[in-house]
Amino acid sequence: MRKPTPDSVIRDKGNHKNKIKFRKGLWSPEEDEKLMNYMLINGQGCWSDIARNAGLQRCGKSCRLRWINYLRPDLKRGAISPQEEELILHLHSVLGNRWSQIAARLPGRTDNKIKNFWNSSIQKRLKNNNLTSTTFSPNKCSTVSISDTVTGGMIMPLHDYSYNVVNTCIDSSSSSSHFNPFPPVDNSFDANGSSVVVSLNLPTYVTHFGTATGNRGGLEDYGVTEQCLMGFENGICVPFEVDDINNGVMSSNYVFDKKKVINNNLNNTESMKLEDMVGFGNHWQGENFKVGEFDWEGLLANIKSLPYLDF
DNA sequence: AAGGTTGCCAACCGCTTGAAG
DNA sequence: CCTTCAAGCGGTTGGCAACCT
Repeated sequence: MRKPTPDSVIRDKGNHKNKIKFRKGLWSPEEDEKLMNYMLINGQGCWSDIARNAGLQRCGKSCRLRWINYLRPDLKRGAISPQEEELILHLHSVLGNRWSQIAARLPGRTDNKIKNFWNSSIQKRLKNNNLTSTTFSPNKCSTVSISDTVTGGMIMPLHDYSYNVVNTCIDSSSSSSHFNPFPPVDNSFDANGSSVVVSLNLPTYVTHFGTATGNRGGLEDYGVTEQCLMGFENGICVPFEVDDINNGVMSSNYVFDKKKVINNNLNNTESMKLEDMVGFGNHWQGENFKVGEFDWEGLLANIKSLPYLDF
């Protein structure tokens, strides 16, 4: 840890009218304590007021950053876990450099932390190995190809798993390790005359779905493998579009549990078994699914419902 | 042991957005 | 509308420690 900036480094903010001098540089333990105490007692408010009232010679912006990135009680210290790392990879492939949105799905982690982690650790490995990731662009397909040797054991091996729902659905014999999160809109596929598209293509989550029912003849028959990556024992939420047998379109967010699907829009108060929802067993050959269109805005809206995971 | 290099990460900077007046 | 200000965000910088030569 760096030493706090000496008082002598207090600099003029540049506001020559008011000549307000704000301290810059590293925070001292005393400053931390002041801000922490003030925040715990008074809670969040206007940051420039907080800076003033807490007796800090810092600008509000600096206080806000210090609180968010370091002092917040709910922050998780320590290294990024492999599970978190994989989730970051996933989310980055979908969201690109939207660090705050990625951070919002990793409880206790800040956008700064994730950004730093990405820029140092992951990008280095992406560079040095076969792990390639193209930053997502809404109108382009991004591609991530992953091999299990590239991460020095830090990232779970992925190529064993069918990482591309659409590709593998098109050709279930494919052993491709390519992950294409955003296939072309018309990249539908046909499974015995029916079509399936998972509107947000996060195959890891969907793979969980594959064996959720324990039914052979579930989604894995469309090329979705049965692996449950990342150890999401308690299910995970993914936007999912289903046109059920009664032609009632279900387009919502569901938590995929091992045994059931929970409608996340109902605050988990209402749940149904996967079979109930999509007609597994009786209608498993995809007849109840419909092709969804890629909608970036919708995706962003939907992805807000991704889970806040606590590893 | 000393100097150089590298990696990590806290903090800053500048830009955008949205609300308020 | 226009201006001002606070908040939020992503990119970048720079200090420190660890590692290497």
